[in-house]
Amino acid sequence: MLKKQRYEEFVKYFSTHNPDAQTELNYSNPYELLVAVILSAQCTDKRINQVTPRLFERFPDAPSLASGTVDEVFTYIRSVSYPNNKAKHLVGMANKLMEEFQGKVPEKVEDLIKLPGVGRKTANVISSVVYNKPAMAVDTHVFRVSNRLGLTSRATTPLAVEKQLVKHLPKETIAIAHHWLILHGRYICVARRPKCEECPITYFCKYFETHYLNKKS
DNA sequence: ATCCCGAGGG
DNA sequence: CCCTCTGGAT
Repeated sequence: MLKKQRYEEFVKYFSTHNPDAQTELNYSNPYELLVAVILSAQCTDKRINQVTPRLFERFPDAPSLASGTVDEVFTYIRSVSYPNNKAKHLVGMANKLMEEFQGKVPEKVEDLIKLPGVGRKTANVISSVVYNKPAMAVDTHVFRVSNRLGLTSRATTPLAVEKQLVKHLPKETIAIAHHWLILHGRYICVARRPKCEECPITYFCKYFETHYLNKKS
């Protein structure tokens, strides 16, 4: 199957079966989403959702977080991965929000990426989820699933995957396709032993094609 | 032992 | 490009 067909089948399937896909991180405003996404690096959303309620109660906005100490923030997030780094990032991020962005979460990726703890992936999440822009955040799931499905080929870096997906996906589907790929990767196309037996989209999957149909090639 | 919605620094 | 950060689930 040609790559163009894979994209068409991909969009057709998920726009039909999961037209309302969204993040599983709990949040109620852009500030909370930014904090949650920073925390989510190398950690499950489920665990992030366990620590954010108390964190948001103590630090409900950028001003309160900016005036907090790294040590106190740490006590709220000690059960997530890299709590020392993330506590430092969160306080630094909040301070920069206050100093350069009037305490508001900026809209542009080039501004978001200046914030401590915010890399390209997090910036793209905020850009697409909060501001509904056609940005593709490539995390471990998007990277793996795109390559397996055959939406990307010979993509060895997240940036390469991002560029190919943005180029080939219909513009209005880029933001939601991010969630389609993540949810599929989280529950079906898992890293270690992909559950091809219960996967509904093997009919256009390159990985299934090469690993299950003609194992010779 | 490997993976989870990575980022920063060398 | 590499390495480090480094908790919890499987």
